[in-house]
Amino acid sequence: MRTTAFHLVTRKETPQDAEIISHQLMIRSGMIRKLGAGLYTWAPLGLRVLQKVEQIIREEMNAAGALEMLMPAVQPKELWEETGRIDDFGGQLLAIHDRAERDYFFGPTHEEVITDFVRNEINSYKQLPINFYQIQTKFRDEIRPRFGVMRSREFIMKDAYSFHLDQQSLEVTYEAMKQAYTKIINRIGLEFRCVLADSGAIGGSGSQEFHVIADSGEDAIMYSDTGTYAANLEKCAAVSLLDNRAEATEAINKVATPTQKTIEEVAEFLKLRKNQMIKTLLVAGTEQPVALVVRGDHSLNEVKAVNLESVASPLRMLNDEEIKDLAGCEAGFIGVKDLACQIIVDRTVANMSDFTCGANENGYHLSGVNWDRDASYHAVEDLRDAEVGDPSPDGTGTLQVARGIEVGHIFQLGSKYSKAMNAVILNEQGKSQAMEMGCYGMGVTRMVAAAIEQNHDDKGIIWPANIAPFAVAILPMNYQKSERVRRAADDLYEQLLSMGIEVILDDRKVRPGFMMSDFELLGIPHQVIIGDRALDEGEVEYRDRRDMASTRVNHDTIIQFLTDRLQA
RNA sequence: CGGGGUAUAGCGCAGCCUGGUAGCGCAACUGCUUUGGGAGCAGUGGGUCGGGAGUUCGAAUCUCUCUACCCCGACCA
Repeated sequence: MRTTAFHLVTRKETPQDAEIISHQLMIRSGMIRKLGAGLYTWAPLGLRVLQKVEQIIREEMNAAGALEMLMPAVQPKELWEETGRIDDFGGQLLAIHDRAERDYFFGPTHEEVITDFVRNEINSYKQLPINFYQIQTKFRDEIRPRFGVMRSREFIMKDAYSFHLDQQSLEVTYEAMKQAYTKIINRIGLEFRCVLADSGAIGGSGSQEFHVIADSGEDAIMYSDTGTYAANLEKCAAVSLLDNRAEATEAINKVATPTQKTIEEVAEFLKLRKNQMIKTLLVAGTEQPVALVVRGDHSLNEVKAVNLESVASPLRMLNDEEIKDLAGCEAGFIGVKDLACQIIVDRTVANMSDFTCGANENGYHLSGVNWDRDASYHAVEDLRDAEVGDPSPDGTGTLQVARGIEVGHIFQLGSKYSKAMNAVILNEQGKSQAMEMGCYGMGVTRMVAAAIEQNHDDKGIIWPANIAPFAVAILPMNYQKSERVRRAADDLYEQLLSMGIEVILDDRKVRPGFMMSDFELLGIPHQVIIGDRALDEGEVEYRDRRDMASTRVNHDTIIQFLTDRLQA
């Protein structure tokens, strides 16, 4: 490709509304342009990268035995009524209708469509297992789209769905997908971790996420410093920090805390450490309100809370009036003694003694409170966020934290959708049974942004070799005027082209500094600078984008030099 | 959804308070010079001032309204 025949529009200035580096560099390099909130056009430059990522995904999915297909982006509402997921997805669903006022959603995911396809196509266990996938545009009306294509509303996703006779077969494919994902991200060239995850609105039993490690990641990844345990903070098990409950040593005592409502304020006022206190959170339940209790210095884990049977989904804290009705006080003075609702305590809280909590009376807290003697709970659950320094749940090592960008998520769905939609087959015994399902998502557009987050410097993008829009850039100095520079550049260009190497020749009439800065921004891995100065000595200059190291190479051997580099 | 903010040329912004010929930088285009690190000089093109309504002799500027976009928040107990 010659730059004069390409669409190359770079910007020197950082766009005002781009916060993270990948977004800034994608705009500056001209890969993407914004159309509206969470909507982006992929310019030819960006599309080249996107298609490389797609191709790697395609090859590895095919190699793992999955079959590519393409489903409609627009889905009839009736399908979603069959599985009852409209409420689960809520406002994220983009509802549309046609001229006859029929209702549709622009698909945020395709479990319903594939299950409908399969229930009509597959009738026998002999056709199983089977794994279908597509690479397709989805739309999720995110509460707050941000960070460019990292969290956009319209995005491209590879989604695969597998169907099985039994759980054992599902596990085989799940493991194969896990291996395929590992190969894909390795080929793209990114550092990542596979972690335990919550399955959220998709549902099912087991699931794992693939996270590209980057400081700008929106998820917190907890991992053992010496073991193999790794989990999303949402999912990471939090162990009890107290092995057993100490004997009560204090008498219960009502203390005045006239204006102190927060844990912070009460601890300061009563000269207590926050870990000697508990906080009682009142949330809406599936039937009655529920009290969730965590230690004063801990945070409630909303995902864990919402996964409790008695807690309503989505999680909703009671409002002031409901709190008054239930506890008889304002938020800030709620405690566990004589609280008339179901009380679920965190594992650590269950082993606390001589603690302080609200008195269920405005202006007062209770100190020296002890379980059994003064108050009781109905259940012990894991309710809190795990924290750095906690013992790892698998018993090996201590938890550490890293930020991650979720680029893949694999699920063992079981029969949630097949049962809801009556996707059944006849088994070997001739009996009808619901199929077991797995589903495997990968964010294609997000992967591109994640690659930049992990591969850039102050000059611009540094593409990993396998997804670079071009492998080699030829940068001629004074191409317009110097006949021999032009000839050397054109010759090299033609030769590389004929060898099937993706090469871009900058034949624009621009100054050298401008040209070099542009290609540093674009991040083309291998750059050949051709100028009269080096040609005088029969040489050209090679520059590696990653380390910016320059090498003078004999003009006659540059092809060999480049092919060696490209294979390295 | 709650709160805050912004909207003027492709991009970044000034002008608005105090109404009176729409500006600056970058980018683009032309010419000359320059040619190994985002050049210089001269010139050129480009704006229904987000939309609508109102006040006024006159509105980018004042009033009302709508829309779009951005940021923060959605675990006080």
